Amino acid sequence: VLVTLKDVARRAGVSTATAGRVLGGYGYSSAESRRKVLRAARELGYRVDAVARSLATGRTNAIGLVVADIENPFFAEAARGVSDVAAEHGNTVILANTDEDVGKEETAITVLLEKRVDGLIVTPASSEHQENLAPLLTQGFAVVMLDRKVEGLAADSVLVQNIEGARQAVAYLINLGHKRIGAVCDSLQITTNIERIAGYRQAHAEAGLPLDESLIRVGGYTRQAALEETKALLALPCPPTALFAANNFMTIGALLAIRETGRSIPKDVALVGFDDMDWTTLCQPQLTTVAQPVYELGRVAAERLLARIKGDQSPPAEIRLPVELVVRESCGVMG
Amino acid sequence: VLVTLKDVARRAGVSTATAGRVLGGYGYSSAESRRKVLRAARELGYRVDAVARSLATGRTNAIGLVVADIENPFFAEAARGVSDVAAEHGNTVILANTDEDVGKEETAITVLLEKRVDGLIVTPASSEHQENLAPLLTQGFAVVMLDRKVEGLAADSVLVQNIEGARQAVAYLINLGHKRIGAVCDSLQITTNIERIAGYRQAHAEAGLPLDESLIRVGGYTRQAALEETKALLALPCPPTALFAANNFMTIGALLAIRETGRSIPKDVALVGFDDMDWTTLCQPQLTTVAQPVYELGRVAAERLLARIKGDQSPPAEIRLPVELVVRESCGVMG
DNA sequence: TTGAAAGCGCTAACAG
DNA sequence: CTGTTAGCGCTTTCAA
Repeated sequence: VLVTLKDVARRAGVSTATAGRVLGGYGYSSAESRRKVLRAARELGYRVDAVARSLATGRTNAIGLVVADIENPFFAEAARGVSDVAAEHGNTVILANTDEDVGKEETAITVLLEKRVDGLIVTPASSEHQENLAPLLTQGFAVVMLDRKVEGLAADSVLVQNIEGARQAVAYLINLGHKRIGAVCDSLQITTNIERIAGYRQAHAEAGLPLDESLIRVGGYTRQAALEETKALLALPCPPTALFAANNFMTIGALLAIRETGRSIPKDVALVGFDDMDWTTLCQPQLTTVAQPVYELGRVAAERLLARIKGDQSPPAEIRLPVELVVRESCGVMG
Repeated sequence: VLVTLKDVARRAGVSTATAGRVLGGYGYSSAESRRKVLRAARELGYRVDAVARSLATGRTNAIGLVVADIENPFFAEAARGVSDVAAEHGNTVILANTDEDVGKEETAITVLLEKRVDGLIVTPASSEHQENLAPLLTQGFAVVMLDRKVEGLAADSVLVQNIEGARQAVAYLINLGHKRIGAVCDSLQITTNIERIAGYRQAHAEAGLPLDESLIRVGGYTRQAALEETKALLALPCPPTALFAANNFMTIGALLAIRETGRSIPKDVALVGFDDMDWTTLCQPQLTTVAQPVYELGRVAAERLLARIKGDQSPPAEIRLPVELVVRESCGVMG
């Protein structure tokens, strides 16, 4: 069933080397042989075997994309950015999910390396566990971190301005007069959470507002966990009057908890979420959120990776994309 | 940098064949050589080269997944199902987006075939254009259609009960007393739309309710297009009192149009959407929708594909997964 | 500009 | 159970 270069060469009456040169687009070839080879290839229905080519060249033109969960709209959008850039450059992307599990992450990376991807874009499950990636980097293998970074790892990372975004969101709440602002986030192993909570603290400090540590709730990375943490917050003797949700899953959980406890937004509690999804304008009241350029995050990461693969030797960069506080209705009448 | 089987064999004092047998897990090997080889491999940091293995075996253990747009939560969820099954079976998935464009679909398929994927899961952009896939199928290549099918193509397809779901939804609306029910869908090149509109018609027929063709609006596959079609519907001299949106993007567009025209749900217009997303319970009023087992759709498609790859020769099957009308608040007080 | 030939790293007969 | 020996299909010197 499969037509090889040799078949094409024979039919075209040239050597496989020549056939390879025209079909592979490398080296020299005369117009004459080009015509003959192309014709033979067409007639035979030839299709290069990228596997064989990869074995010969040492490149696969494939990049590995390791995310927590492609079902999370955040990762889906970032993946689209990665995928588009990859496709534009004739690269293909192999997808892997980790569910924020370091073990699965390791497995995924191993598989991808065995497949000999040219580089890796990773959303690390832990900011500390660098055993998986460090050896690769010292070998000069191309890796870029997406959305999060790993402390002390000499890799490019493409992130957003988490501290600044959280700071703005919380400052906004403080300016509205809130004194007790709850924060719901998932694992503090993840740099986005660390930074967003840092921004939350910074806003308090700047306003001279004392911070009650019990208002910071750290849970799992599911909507359900966020729901429970938020409920715990609302059940406090002196509950918060405003909530900051550190990502889109946390926002959903918070929303559910607020509803389940019979409260209403913004009358009983104000809410601002990090990460703007398209449904945030569909709900009532419309949500005030910190919007981030997610698609762009994916694009930039992929561009960085391809540059590295191409040989870019510049020192590892930390790229920060801007975020924007989008004021809508969930903290009281329009901002 | 890269350690090969030969290196391991030399260090272990055996032939590359033996080293390959233990590391590759095929053929026979004594406990003795197994120990030596494993040890040598560990010491050297050996990692199989899947590219070389694929060239030798003719299998890549990779499947291609071609969807319209991974950013659409529907495809993201299905992709997760595919990805999970693939991972469970030691397979990897290469992702490609088509944006519902037949040309891009063709390009994507070509690239995946060159990469020598073992099989393809495709969400076809057109129910008619079968030039891309038909030749593959006659060659015995494994292909399964996800969510949609292509007329006359002898491939497995994993779909949901579109007609039945739409019929139920519209019948529900009719029972509520609605006489003029608008329908918003995207391209009728896509079988899901064809079938859902068929269900819409069927419900009318069964109820003996005359159907006004001008109430069926077909637009592009974006939220924006849906918004415009819905607005056109609402601007009719005698506008519909209820709306059926054929998929999640259409639902968003409809929602936006309803709001932009200053109407309210369900007072001015009732709405039921096809495909239940998690935000549908977050909005006010909560949306009544036809829920489909999206993750399962992906899983089943992947299982079917792997079975084919493994050699299953049974005649092409059309698998229909059940849907369920979830009544909430967007058609009036709770069902 | 072309062809011959040597790999890329692994698997798969086939003897032994 | 192990080693030898061919490849898998392509790219890449190296001469011509």
